[in-house]
Amino acid sequence: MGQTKEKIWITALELFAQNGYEAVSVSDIAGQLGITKGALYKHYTNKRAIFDCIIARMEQQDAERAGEFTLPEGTLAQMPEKYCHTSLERLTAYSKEQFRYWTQDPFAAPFRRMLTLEQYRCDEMARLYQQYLAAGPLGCVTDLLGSLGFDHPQQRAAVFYAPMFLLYSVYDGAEDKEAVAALADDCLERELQRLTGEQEIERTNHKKA
Amino acid sequence: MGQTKEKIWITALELFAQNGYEAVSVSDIAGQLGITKGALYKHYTNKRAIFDCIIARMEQQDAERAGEFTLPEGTLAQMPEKYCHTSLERLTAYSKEQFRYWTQDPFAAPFRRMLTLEQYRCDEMARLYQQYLAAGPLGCVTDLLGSLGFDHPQQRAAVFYAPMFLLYSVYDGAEDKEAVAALADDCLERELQRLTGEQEIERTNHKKA
DNA sequence: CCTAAACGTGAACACTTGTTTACTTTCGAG
DNA sequence: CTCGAAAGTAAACAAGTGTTCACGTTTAGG
Repeated sequence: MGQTKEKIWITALELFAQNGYEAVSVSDIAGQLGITKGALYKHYTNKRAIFDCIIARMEQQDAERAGEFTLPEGTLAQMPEKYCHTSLERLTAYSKEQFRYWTQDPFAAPFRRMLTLEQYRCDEMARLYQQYLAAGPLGCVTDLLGSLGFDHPQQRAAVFYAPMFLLYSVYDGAEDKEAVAALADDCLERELQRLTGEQEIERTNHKKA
Repeated sequence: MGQTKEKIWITALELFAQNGYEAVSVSDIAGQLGITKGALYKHYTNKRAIFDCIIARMEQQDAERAGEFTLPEGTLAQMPEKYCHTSLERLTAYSKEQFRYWTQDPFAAPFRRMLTLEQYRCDEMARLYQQYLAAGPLGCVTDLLGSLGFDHPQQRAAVFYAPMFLLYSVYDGAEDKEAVAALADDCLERELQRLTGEQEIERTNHKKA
């Protein structure tokens, strides 16, 4: 069965997410699964291979999720009047979903923690961390706000995305995790209203000129 | 001389901040300093003792810095009219300084990275990480905004503090680090103006009622 | 039923880990 | 100058590392 192979990287991920790759031994992983470490090498050639498998799994899942989000974009893009409005609402909804994803998804949550622990080890991990969690999402929001005509899109994007990023960490250490998730939603909602409000002002100013 | 003892934990911190405590060997630390690992044990009883020394050093420095900030508070607190205004300005200035501190200070910057890597290892590290970087600062800002009469102080605090927290990570991976620092300042400045503006509205609304 | 592949075991491998020990060097105070 | 403590060295230590290998066990299909 390929079931064991799957169980191996899942438990490995859990351990990597808590202690970091180097601090977890092959014996630890095997022990957690109730098998000997020799058996592990029937499924993976290396300890590194388990790690690589996890990374690959995320890259695959990320590609799938990206497809889901960008695909139904065709439904809007007409209606230039309300384009911005719905676009910001879509961003907000997507962001809420992303927060749930990175904090609660049984794969994404430990993956985020693992990446957090590995980000300074090598350039490749730094790149992935930035791409998935820091500069990447920030840049996406910046681009979107910029294309919607907002001034200072970087600042606005930072203010919009940063609460999510902060609350990932707060969530990890919080007792009442659901309260943190609710706070994240509230922050996103508040910022959505600010942005739509300011967009209205921009629009009316444009009409005057 | 106690100079060697100091150089040991400084280089150890640098290594811990990059690879994590467990992934750094005593030989690594000694090698980096050009001495044998045996010599290391003339200065520290343990590998752990080096780590503990670093933590203690930060706790001490943190106490000193906290004293600096809270001490000249006495100068304001009269002038109830402009109390809020100056208080928010002081928060902003202090926050800017904190950003420089956690990103550029030769001790605080690697310490932050080290804590980031150790946060999931044990409760103690989780506590320190939250206290110094996540829930701690967030709670402080929340309390301040709450005591100034703002509604939804948690959301406002998250929106105010989160950009700093996000930009710590962006800073770490950025090529143009000074641009990130400038962006952090801009975000803080923008949020300061929002808060003072909304406070004005609150005030006039109060006068009407 | 037999076979062959897949899965798992446990001992061995060379190497690294943190720590200790016996011995040498360095060096400042009396 | 001398002496003794402080600082550093090199080797040894048991324990743990990732990896391999020869050997059982399970299991599914011809």
